[in-house]
Amino acid sequence: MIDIKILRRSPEAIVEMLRKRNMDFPVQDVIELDKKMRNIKTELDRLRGELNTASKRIGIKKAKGENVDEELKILKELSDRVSVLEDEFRAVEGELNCLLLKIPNIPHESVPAGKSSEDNVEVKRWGSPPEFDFDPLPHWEIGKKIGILDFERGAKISGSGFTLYTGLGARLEFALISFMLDLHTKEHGYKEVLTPFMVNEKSMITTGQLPKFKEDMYKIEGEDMYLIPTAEVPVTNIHRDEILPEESLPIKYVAYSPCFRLEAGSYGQDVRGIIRQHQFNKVELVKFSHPETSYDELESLLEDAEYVLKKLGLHYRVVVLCTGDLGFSSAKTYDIEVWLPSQKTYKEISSVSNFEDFQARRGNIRFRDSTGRVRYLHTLNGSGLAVGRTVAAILENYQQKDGSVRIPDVLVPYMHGIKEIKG
RNA sequence: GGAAGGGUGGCCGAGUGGUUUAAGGCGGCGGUCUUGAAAACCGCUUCUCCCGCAAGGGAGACGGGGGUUCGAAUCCCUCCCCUUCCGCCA
Repeated sequence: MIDIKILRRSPEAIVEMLRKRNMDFPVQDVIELDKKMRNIKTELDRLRGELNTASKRIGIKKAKGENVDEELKILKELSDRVSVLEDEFRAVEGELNCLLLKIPNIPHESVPAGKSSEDNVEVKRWGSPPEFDFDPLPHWEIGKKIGILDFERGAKISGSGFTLYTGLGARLEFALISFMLDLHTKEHGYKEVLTPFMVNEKSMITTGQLPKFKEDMYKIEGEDMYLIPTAEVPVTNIHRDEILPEESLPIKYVAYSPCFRLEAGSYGQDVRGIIRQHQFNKVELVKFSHPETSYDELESLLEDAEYVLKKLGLHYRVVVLCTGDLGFSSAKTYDIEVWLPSQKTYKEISSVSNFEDFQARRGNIRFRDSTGRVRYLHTLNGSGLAVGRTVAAILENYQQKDGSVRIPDVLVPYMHGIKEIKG
Protein backbone atom coordinates (compact mmCIF):
# COMPACT_ATOMS: atom_id res chain seq x y z
CA MET A 1 0.00 0.00 0.00
CA ILE A 2 1.30 3.41 -0.86
CA ASP A 3 1.33 6.18 1.73
CA ILE A 4 -1.97 8.02 1.31
CA LYS A 5 -0.24 11.22 2.41
CA ILE A 6 1.72 11.20 -0.84
CA LEU A 7 -1.55 10.98 -2.71
CA ARG A 8 -2.92 13.94 -0.76
CA ARG A 9 0.16 16.06 -1.12
CA SER A 10 1.10 15.38 -4.73
CA PRO A 11 -1.43 13.28 -6.63
CA GLU A 12 0.36 14.14 -9.89
CA ALA A 13 3.33 12.05 -8.73
CA ILE A 14 1.08 9.02 -8.42
CA VAL A 15 -0.50 9.65 -11.82
CA GLU A 16 2.97 9.90 -13.34
CA MET A 17 4.05 6.70 -11.58
CA LEU A 18 1.06 4.78 -12.91
CA ARG A 19 1.77 6.06 -16.41
CA LYS A 20 5.32 4.72 -16.17
CA ARG A 21 3.91 1.36 -15.18
CA ASN A 22 1.47 1.44 -18.10
CA MET A 23 -1.43 1.33 -15.68
CA ASP A 24 -4.84 2.91 -15.78
CA PHE A 25 -6.21 3.91 -12.42
CA PRO A 26 -8.99 6.22 -11.17
CA VAL A 27 -6.72 8.37 -9.00
CA GLN A 28 -9.27 11.18 -8.83
CA ASP A 29 -11.84 8.78 -7.32
CA VAL A 30 -9.42 7.87 -4.56
CA ILE A 31 -8.70 11.50 -3.73
CA GLU A 32 -12.38 12.35 -3.55
CA LEU A 33 -13.20 9.30 -1.44
CA ASP A 34 -10.39 10.20 0.94
CA LYS A 35 -11.69 13.73 1.29
CA LYS A 36 -15.18 12.43 1.89
CA MET A 37 -13.95 9.97 4.49
CA ARG A 38 -12.08 12.64 6.45
CA ASN A 39 -15.06 14.98 6.41
CA ILE A 40 -17.30 12.27 7.79
CA LYS A 41 -14.66 11.30 10.35
CA THR A 42 -14.31 14.87 11.63
CA GLU A 43 -18.05 15.28 12.06
CA LEU A 44 -18.42 11.80 13.54
CA ASP A 45 -15.70 12.40 16.13
CA ARG A 46 -17.33 15.68 17.14
CA LEU A 47 -20.75 14.08 17.61
CA ARG A 48 -19.35 11.11 19.47
CA GLY A 49 -17.54 13.47 21.81
CA GLU A 50 -20.79 15.26 22.50
CA LEU A 51 -22.60 11.98 23.08
CA ASN A 52 -19.88 10.73 25.42
CA THR A 53 -20.02 13.75 27.72
CA ALA A 54 -23.82 13.77 27.77
CA SER A 55 -24.01 10.06 28.55
CA LYS A 56 -21.63 10.48 31.42
CA ARG A 57 -23.77 13.29 32.79
CA ILE A 58 -26.81 11.01 32.70
CA GLY A 59 -25.00 8.37 34.66
CA ILE A 60 -24.21 10.88 37.39
CA LYS A 61 -27.74 12.30 37.48
CA LYS A 62 -29.28 8.85 37.63
CA ALA A 63 -27.03 7.92 40.53
CA LYS A 64 -28.38 10.96 42.34
CA GLY A 65 -31.93 9.85 41.55
CA GLU A 66 -32.74 12.78 39.29
CA ASN A 67 -35.19 12.53 36.40
CA VAL A 68 -33.49 12.23 33.00
CA ASP A 69 -36.39 11.41 30.64
CA GLU A 70 -36.20 14.71 28.79
CA GLU A 71 -32.47 14.39 28.18
CA LEU A 72 -32.79 10.80 27.03
CA LYS A 73 -35.09 11.86 24.20
CA ILE A 74 -32.54 14.38 22.94
CA LEU A 75 -29.71 11.92 23.25
CA LYS A 76 -31.60 9.26 21.38
CA GLU A 77 -31.67 11.60 18.41
CA LEU A 78 -27.98 12.35 18.71
CA SER A 79 -27.24 8.66 19.00
CA ASP A 80 -29.21 7.94 15.85
CA ARG A 81 -27.26 10.54 13.93
CA VAL A 82 -24.03 8.96 15.11
CA SER A 83 -25.28 5.57 13.89
CA VAL A 84 -26.08 6.90 10.43
CA LEU A 85 -22.68 8.58 10.15
CA GLU A 86 -20.97 5.41 11.34
CA ASP A 87 -22.59 3.39 8.57
CA GLU A 88 -21.59 6.00 6.05
CA PHE A 89 -18.04 6.09 7.35
CA ARG A 90 -17.70 2.33 7.18
CA ALA A 91 -18.93 2.25 3.60
CA VAL A 92 -16.60 5.00 2.39
CA GLU A 93 -13.64 3.63 4.28
CA GLY A 94 -14.21 0.16 2.82
CA GLU A 95 -14.48 1.51 -0.70
CA LEU A 96 -11.34 3.62 -0.27
CA ASN A 97 -9.40 0.71 1.15
CA CYS A 98 -10.43 -1.50 -1.75
CA LEU A 99 -8.98 1.01 -4.19
CA LEU A 100 -5.82 1.67 -2.18
CA LEU A 101 -4.98 -2.04 -2.11
CA LYS A 102 -4.96 -2.05 -5.91
CA ILE A 103 -2.46 0.78 -6.36
CA PRO A 104 1.03 -0.60 -7.15
CA ASN A 105 4.21 0.46 -5.41
CA ILE A 106 6.17 3.51 -6.53
CA PRO A 107 9.33 2.51 -8.43
CA HIS A 108 12.64 3.63 -6.97
CA GLU A 109 14.30 6.52 -8.79
CA SER A 110 17.09 4.24 -10.02
CA VAL A 111 14.64 2.03 -11.94
CA PRO A 112 14.94 2.56 -15.70
CA ALA A 113 11.84 3.70 -17.57
CA GLY A 114 10.47 1.24 -20.09
CA LYS A 115 7.44 -0.50 -21.46
CA SER A 116 8.22 -4.20 -21.37
CA SER A 117 10.86 -6.80 -20.49
CA GLU A 118 12.72 -5.70 -23.63
CA ASP A 119 13.57 -2.45 -21.88
CA ASN A 120 15.15 -4.16 -18.87
CA VAL A 121 18.78 -3.20 -18.43
CA GLU A 122 21.58 -5.72 -18.07
CA VAL A 123 23.81 -4.77 -15.14
CA LYS A 124 26.24 -7.64 -14.96
CA ARG A 125 27.29 -10.97 -16.36
CA TRP A 126 29.21 -13.82 -14.77
CA GLY A 127 31.11 -16.65 -16.48
CA SER A 128 30.59 -17.67 -20.07
CA PRO A 129 28.36 -20.15 -21.91
CA PRO A 130 29.75 -23.70 -22.02
CA GLU A 131 31.00 -24.82 -25.40
CA PHE A 132 29.80 -28.09 -26.91
CA ASP A 133 31.22 -30.09 -29.76
CA PHE A 134 27.75 -31.44 -30.36
CA ASP A 135 24.22 -30.02 -30.49
CA PRO A 136 23.07 -29.50 -26.91
CA LEU A 137 19.65 -30.98 -26.15
CA PRO A 138 16.84 -29.24 -24.30
CA HIS A 139 16.52 -30.33 -20.67
CA TRP A 140 13.25 -32.20 -21.15
CA GLU A 141 14.85 -34.51 -23.69
CA ILE A 142 17.85 -35.07 -21.45
CA GLY A 143 15.56 -35.70 -18.48
CA LYS A 144 13.57 -38.30 -20.38
CA LYS A 145 16.67 -39.91 -21.84
CA ILE A 146 18.40 -40.48 -18.52
CA GLY A 147 15.12 -41.43 -16.88
CA ILE A 148 14.70 -38.75 -14.21
CA LEU A 149 11.77 -36.69 -15.54
CA ASP A 150 8.42 -38.32 -16.37
CA PHE A 151 6.10 -35.78 -17.99
CA GLU A 152 3.46 -38.28 -19.15
CA ARG A 153 2.84 -39.70 -15.71
CA GLY A 154 2.96 -36.25 -14.14
CA ALA A 155 0.18 -35.23 -16.49
CA LYS A 156 -1.72 -38.45 -15.78
CA ILE A 157 -1.61 -37.91 -12.03
CA SER A 158 -2.45 -34.19 -12.05
CA GLY A 159 -2.57 -32.62 -15.49
CA SER A 160 -0.30 -30.54 -17.69
CA GLY A 161 2.15 -28.41 -15.77
CA PHE A 162 2.99 -31.16 -13.30
CA THR A 163 6.07 -33.33 -13.57
CA LEU A 164 7.04 -36.56 -11.84
CA TYR A 165 10.68 -36.70 -10.79
CA THR A 166 12.07 -40.20 -10.44
CA GLY A 167 15.24 -41.77 -9.02
CA LEU A 168 18.26 -39.49 -9.25
CA GLY A 169 16.00 -36.71 -10.53
CA ALA A 170 14.18 -36.61 -7.22
CA ARG A 171 17.53 -36.92 -5.47
CA LEU A 172 18.95 -34.00 -7.45
CA GLU A 173 16.01 -31.78 -6.51
CA PHE A 174 16.49 -32.50 -2.80
CA ALA A 175 20.27 -32.16 -3.12
CA LEU A 176 19.84 -28.67 -4.50
CA ILE A 177 17.40 -27.70 -1.76
CA SER A 178 19.78 -28.90 0.96
CA PHE A 179 22.76 -27.29 -0.70
CA MET A 180 21.01 -23.92 -0.96
CA LEU A 181 19.71 -24.03 2.61
CA ASP A 182 23.17 -24.87 3.93
CA LEU A 183 24.80 -22.13 1.90
CA HIS A 184 22.45 -19.39 3.07
CA THR A 185 22.35 -20.45 6.71
CA LYS A 186 26.05 -21.21 7.14
CA GLU A 187 27.68 -18.65 4.86
CA HIS A 188 25.17 -15.81 4.67
CA GLY A 189 23.64 -15.85 8.14
CA TYR A 190 20.01 -16.52 7.30
CA LYS A 191 17.75 -18.25 9.79
CA GLU A 192 16.05 -21.33 8.44
CA VAL A 193 12.26 -21.54 8.70
CA LEU A 194 9.72 -24.10 7.56
CA THR A 195 6.32 -22.49 7.09
CA PRO A 196 2.76 -23.52 6.34
CA PHE A 197 2.17 -23.93 2.61
CA MET A 198 -1.42 -22.75 2.84
CA VAL A 199 -2.25 -19.26 4.05
CA ASN A 200 -5.29 -17.11 4.73
CA GLU A 201 -6.44 -14.10 2.74
CA LYS A 202 -4.87 -11.59 5.11
CA SER A 203 -1.42 -13.02 4.49
CA MET A 204 -1.95 -12.84 0.73
CA ILE A 205 -3.02 -9.19 1.03
CA THR A 206 0.12 -8.30 2.99
CA THR A 207 2.50 -9.38 0.25
CA GLY A 208 0.30 -8.03 -2.54
CA GLN A 209 -1.05 -11.15 -4.30
CA LEU A 210 -4.55 -10.17 -3.22
CA PRO A 211 -6.89 -8.54 -3.97
CA LYS A 212 -5.52 -7.89 -7.46
CA PHE A 213 -4.18 -11.23 -8.65
CA LYS A 214 -6.82 -13.60 -7.40
CA GLU A 215 -6.99 -15.44 -10.72
CA ASP A 216 -3.36 -16.57 -10.41
CA MET A 217 -3.86 -18.31 -7.05
CA TYR A 218 -5.06 -21.76 -6.09
CA LYS A 219 -7.79 -21.46 -3.46
CA ILE A 220 -9.19 -24.17 -1.22
CA GLU A 221 -12.87 -24.37 -1.94
CA GLY A 222 -15.14 -23.12 0.82
CA GLU A 223 -12.28 -22.06 3.08
CA ASP A 224 -10.25 -18.92 3.72
CA MET A 225 -7.15 -20.73 2.48
CA TYR A 226 -4.81 -20.34 -0.47
CA LEU A 227 -1.87 -22.43 -1.70
CA ILE A 228 1.23 -20.24 -1.52
CA PRO A 229 2.69 -19.02 -4.82
CA THR A 230 6.03 -18.47 -3.03
CA ALA A 231 7.44 -18.78 0.50
CA GLU A 232 7.61 -14.99 0.46
CA VAL A 233 3.99 -14.99 1.59
CA PRO A 234 4.20 -17.01 4.82
CA VAL A 235 7.69 -15.74 5.69
CA THR A 236 6.87 -12.04 5.28
CA ASN A 237 3.76 -12.61 7.38
CA ILE A 238 5.81 -14.02 10.27
CA HIS A 239 6.04 -10.51 11.67
CA ARG A 240 2.66 -9.16 10.54
CA ASP A 241 1.12 -6.86 13.19
CA GLU A 242 4.34 -6.77 15.18
CA ILE A 243 6.59 -3.96 16.40
CA LEU A 244 10.18 -5.18 16.31
CA PRO A 245 13.12 -3.73 18.25
CA GLU A 246 15.49 -1.75 16.05
CA GLU A 247 18.46 -3.85 17.18
CA SER A 248 16.91 -6.97 15.71
CA LEU A 249 17.17 -5.57 12.15
CA PRO A 250 17.96 -6.82 9.66
CA ILE A 251 16.15 -10.11 10.18
CA LYS A 252 17.10 -12.66 7.53
CA TYR A 253 15.12 -15.82 6.82
CA VAL A 254 15.64 -18.62 4.35
CA ALA A 255 12.77 -20.98 3.57
CA TYR A 256 12.22 -23.90 1.29
CA SER A 257 8.70 -24.32 -0.03
CA PRO A 258 6.78 -25.73 -2.93
CA CYS A 259 5.11 -22.97 -4.93
CA PHE A 260 1.72 -23.22 -6.59
CA ARG A 261 0.76 -21.01 -9.51
CA LEU A 262 -2.36 -21.14 -11.59
CA GLU A 263 -1.29 -18.55 -14.18
CA ALA A 264 -3.51 -19.24 -17.15
CA GLY A 265 -2.02 -19.13 -20.62
CA SER A 266 1.09 -20.63 -22.16
CA TYR A 267 4.38 -18.92 -22.84
CA GLY A 268 6.14 -20.01 -26.04
CA GLN A 269 8.94 -22.49 -25.48
CA ASP A 270 8.17 -22.82 -21.81
CA VAL A 271 5.19 -25.11 -22.33
CA ARG A 272 7.76 -27.89 -22.73
CA GLY A 273 9.88 -29.05 -19.86
CA ILE A 274 9.99 -27.86 -16.29
CA ILE A 275 10.56 -24.13 -16.75
CA ARG A 276 6.93 -23.17 -16.23
CA GLN A 277 4.96 -25.45 -13.92
CA HIS A 278 1.89 -25.20 -11.71
CA GLN A 279 3.96 -26.62 -8.86
CA PHE A 280 7.66 -26.10 -8.32
CA ASN A 281 10.16 -25.91 -5.49
CA LYS A 282 11.98 -22.80 -4.41
CA VAL A 283 14.37 -21.67 -1.72
CA GLU A 284 13.43 -18.14 -0.78
CA LEU A 285 15.36 -15.42 1.04
CA VAL A 286 13.44 -12.78 2.98
CA LYS A 287 14.78 -9.75 4.82
CA PHE A 288 13.18 -7.32 7.23
CA SER A 289 15.34 -4.22 7.02
CA HIS A 290 15.80 -0.78 8.50
CA PRO A 291 14.47 1.71 5.91
CA GLU A 292 17.77 3.56 5.74
CA THR A 293 19.77 0.52 4.69
CA SER A 294 17.32 -1.42 2.57
CA TYR A 295 19.04 -0.66 -0.72
CA ASP A 296 22.33 -1.95 0.65
CA GLU A 297 20.43 -5.03 1.79
CA LEU A 298 19.04 -5.38 -1.74
CA GLU A 299 22.55 -5.50 -3.19
CA SER A 300 23.76 -8.05 -0.67
CA LEU A 301 20.63 -10.13 -1.18
CA LEU A 302 21.37 -10.16 -4.90
CA GLU A 303 24.92 -11.30 -4.17
CA ASP A 304 23.66 -14.05 -1.87
CA ALA A 305 21.46 -15.39 -4.66
CA GLU A 306 24.20 -15.01 -7.31
CA TYR A 307 26.59 -16.95 -5.11
CA VAL A 308 24.50 -20.11 -5.56
CA LEU A 309 24.95 -19.96 -9.33
CA LYS A 310 28.65 -19.21 -8.98
CA LYS A 311 29.10 -22.27 -6.75
CA LEU A 312 27.19 -24.36 -9.26
CA GLY A 313 29.30 -22.97 -12.10
CA LEU A 314 26.32 -21.77 -14.11
CA HIS A 315 26.71 -18.79 -16.45
CA TYR A 316 24.24 -15.99 -15.78
CA ARG A 317 23.46 -12.32 -16.16
CA VAL A 318 21.63 -9.84 -13.98
CA VAL A 319 19.06 -7.37 -15.30
CA VAL A 320 17.27 -4.58 -13.52
CA LEU A 321 13.58 -4.54 -14.39
CA CYS A 322 12.23 -1.42 -16.06
CA THR A 323 9.15 0.42 -14.79
CA GLY A 324 6.86 -1.39 -17.23
CA ASP A 325 8.03 -4.88 -16.18
CA LEU A 326 8.27 -4.25 -12.44
CA GLY A 327 6.04 -6.35 -10.18
CA PHE A 328 3.02 -4.82 -8.44
CA SER A 329 4.53 -4.67 -4.92
CA SER A 330 8.12 -3.97 -5.83
CA ALA A 331 10.02 -0.68 -5.81
CA LYS A 332 13.06 -2.22 -7.49
CA THR A 333 13.75 -5.70 -8.82
CA TYR A 334 16.80 -7.48 -10.19
CA ASP A 335 16.26 -10.66 -12.15
CA ILE A 336 19.05 -13.20 -12.31
CA GLU A 337 18.89 -15.06 -15.60
CA VAL A 338 20.71 -18.33 -16.15
CA TRP A 339 22.06 -19.45 -19.50
CA LEU A 340 20.09 -22.21 -21.25
CA PRO A 341 22.22 -23.66 -24.10
CA SER A 342 19.35 -25.34 -25.95
CA GLN A 343 17.47 -22.06 -26.31
CA LYS A 344 20.62 -19.94 -26.44
CA THR A 345 18.89 -17.50 -24.09
CA TYR A 346 18.99 -16.35 -20.52
CA LYS A 347 16.06 -17.52 -18.39
CA GLU A 348 14.90 -16.01 -15.10
CA ILE A 349 16.01 -18.17 -12.17
CA SER A 350 15.79 -15.62 -9.36
CA SER A 351 13.96 -12.40 -8.74
CA VAL A 352 15.34 -10.09 -6.06
CA SER A 353 13.22 -7.18 -4.87
CA ASN A 354 12.99 -4.33 -2.42
CA PHE A 355 9.39 -3.60 -1.49
CA GLU A 356 10.33 -0.71 0.77
CA ASP A 357 7.39 -0.11 3.15
CA PHE A 358 4.73 -1.26 0.67
CA GLN A 359 4.20 -4.69 2.22
CA ALA A 360 5.02 -3.46 5.73
CA ARG A 361 2.17 -0.98 5.46
CA ARG A 362 -0.28 -3.64 4.25
CA GLY A 363 0.83 -6.07 6.96
CA ASN A 364 1.42 -3.51 9.69
CA ILE A 365 5.03 -4.62 10.20
CA ARG A 366 6.94 -2.01 12.15
CA PHE A 367 9.93 -1.31 14.35
CA ARG A 368 10.68 1.12 17.16
CA ASP A 369 13.61 3.41 16.36
CA SER A 370 16.16 4.82 18.80
CA THR A 371 13.98 7.86 19.52
CA GLY A 372 11.07 5.60 20.46
CA ARG A 373 9.11 6.34 17.30
CA VAL A 374 7.22 3.48 15.67
CA ARG A 375 7.95 3.24 11.95
CA TYR A 376 7.31 0.88 9.06
CA LEU A 377 10.31 -1.24 8.17
CA HIS A 378 11.30 -2.38 4.69
CA THR A 379 10.83 -5.90 3.35
CA LEU A 380 12.91 -7.57 0.68
CA ASN A 381 13.04 -10.98 -0.87
CA GLY A 382 14.76 -13.00 -3.51
CA SER A 383 14.80 -16.52 -4.84
CA GLY A 384 17.85 -18.38 -3.77
CA LEU A 385 16.99 -20.14 -6.18
CA ALA A 386 14.07 -21.58 -8.10
CA VAL A 387 14.98 -25.25 -7.80
CA GLY A 388 13.21 -26.67 -10.88
CA ARG A 389 14.83 -24.15 -13.16
CA THR A 390 18.19 -24.88 -11.55
CA VAL A 391 17.72 -28.56 -12.41
CA ALA A 392 16.92 -27.59 -16.00
CA ALA A 393 20.03 -25.39 -16.14
CA ILE A 394 22.24 -28.14 -14.73
CA LEU A 395 20.89 -30.73 -17.16
CA GLU A 396 21.51 -28.45 -20.13
CA ASN A 397 24.82 -26.90 -19.10
CA TYR A 398 26.39 -30.11 -17.75
CA GLN A 399 25.22 -32.49 -20.50
CA GLN A 400 27.86 -34.59 -22.21
CA LYS A 401 28.16 -36.02 -25.68
CA ASP A 402 27.17 -39.54 -24.60
CA GLY A 403 23.88 -38.18 -23.19
CA SER A 404 24.93 -38.33 -19.55
CA VAL A 405 24.93 -35.36 -17.17
CA ARG A 406 27.81 -34.42 -14.89
CA ILE A 407 26.96 -33.33 -11.35
CA PRO A 408 28.50 -29.96 -10.28
CA ASP A 409 31.26 -30.63 -7.72
CA VAL A 410 29.54 -28.81 -4.86
CA LEU A 411 26.50 -31.08 -5.23
CA VAL A 412 28.35 -34.39 -5.22
CA PRO A 413 28.28 -34.74 -1.40
CA TYR A 414 24.55 -34.01 -1.47
CA MET A 415 24.15 -36.67 -4.16
CA HIS A 416 25.78 -39.22 -1.83
CA GLY A 417 28.92 -39.24 -3.95
CA ILE A 418 27.27 -39.66 -7.33
CA LYS A 419 29.25 -37.69 -9.94
CA GLU A 420 27.13 -38.17 -13.00
CA ILE A 421 23.71 -39.36 -14.10
CA LYS A 422 23.65 -41.83 -16.98
CA GLY A 423 20.75 -43.29 -18.89
C1' G B 1 -15.52 -33.05 13.61
C1' G B 2 -18.17 -33.07 18.89
C1' A B 3 -18.35 -31.20 24.14
C1' A B 4 -16.77 -27.86 27.98
C1' G B 5 -13.90 -23.67 29.54
C1' G B 6 -11.32 -19.44 28.00
C1' G B 7 -9.20 -14.78 24.94
C1' U B 8 -8.26 -7.74 29.10
C1' G B 9 -1.87 -3.38 28.18
C1' G B 10 5.35 -5.92 27.17
C1' C B 11 3.87 -10.07 30.87
C1' C B 12 0.58 -11.77 35.08
C1' G B 13 -4.19 -10.48 36.57
C1' A B 14 -9.01 -7.63 38.64
C1' G B 15 -13.21 -5.96 36.43
C1' U B 16 -21.04 -8.97 34.91
C1' G B 17 -24.36 -1.74 32.20
C1' G B 18 -22.64 4.54 34.33
C1' U B 19 -16.72 9.26 38.27
C1' U B 20 -12.99 2.94 34.47
C1' U B 21 -9.52 8.37 33.01
C1' A B 22 -9.09 -0.36 32.60
C1' A B 23 -7.56 -1.69 39.74
C1' G B 24 -3.29 -4.27 41.55
C1' G B 25 1.30 -6.69 40.60
C1' C B 26 5.73 -7.99 37.61
C1' G B 27 9.15 -6.32 34.13
C1' G B 28 11.28 -1.83 31.88
C1' C B 29 12.87 3.53 31.90
C1' G B 30 13.95 8.04 34.67
C1' G B 31 14.68 10.37 39.47
C1' U B 32 15.63 10.90 45.05
C1' C B 33 18.86 8.73 48.63
C1' U B 34 24.13 6.35 48.52
C1' U B 35 31.45 6.46 48.08
C1' G B 36 29.18 2.67 44.66
C1' A B 37 25.39 -0.94 44.46
C1' A B 38 21.08 -3.03 46.56
C1' A B 39 16.74 -1.83 49.19
C1' A B 40 13.15 1.88 49.89
C1' C B 41 10.43 5.92 47.97
C1' C B 42 8.56 9.16 43.74
C1' G B 43 7.34 9.58 38.60
C1' C B 44 6.80 7.50 33.70
C1' U B 45 5.51 3.06 30.91
C1' U B 46 0.33 1.24 24.11
C1' C B 47 -1.15 2.00 19.16
C1' U B 48 -4.21 4.26 15.22
C1' C B 49 -7.04 8.12 13.10
C1' C B 50 -9.23 13.21 12.65
C1' C B 51 -9.02 18.79 13.38
C1' G B 52 -5.00 22.51 14.01
C1' C B 53 0.82 26.55 11.44
C1' A B 54 1.53 25.35 16.42
C1' A B 55 0.26 24.94 21.43
C1' G B 56 -3.41 21.84 21.89
C1' G B 57 -8.20 19.42 21.24
C1' G B 58 -11.17 15.17 19.85
C1' A B 59 -12.28 9.97 18.43
C1' G B 60 -11.32 4.72 18.27
C1' A B 61 -9.13 0.00 19.98
C1' C B 62 -10.36 -5.23 26.14
C1' G B 63 -9.57 -11.77 19.91
C1' G B 64 -12.29 -9.93 14.69
C1' G B 65 -17.02 -8.23 12.86
C1' G B 66 -22.14 -6.90 13.70
C1' G B 67 -26.22 -5.66 17.16
C1' U B 68 -29.08 -3.83 21.81
C1' U B 69 -28.64 0.91 24.80
C1' C B 70 -28.54 7.80 26.22
C1' G B 71 -24.18 4.83 27.73
C1' A B 72 -20.83 -1.82 26.52
C1' A B 73 -14.51 -4.81 28.56
C1' U B 74 -19.43 -6.12 30.79
C1' C B 75 -25.69 -8.06 27.47
C1' C B 76 -27.07 -10.54 22.41
C1' C B 77 -25.54 -12.65 17.43
C1' U B 78 -21.57 -14.39 14.42
C1' C B 79 -16.71 -15.73 13.07
C1' C B 80 -11.55 -16.71 14.58
C1' C B 81 -8.03 -18.51 17.98
C1' C B 82 -6.27 -21.05 22.60
C1' U B 83 -6.80 -24.94 26.57
C1' U B 84 -8.88 -29.68 28.22
C1' C B 85 -11.58 -34.11 27.05
C1' C B 86 -13.68 -37.28 23.10
C1' G B 87 -13.43 -38.88 17.93
C1' C B 88 -10.17 -39.39 13.67
C1' C B 89 -5.25 -39.58 12.04
C1' A B 90 0.79 -39.33 10.22
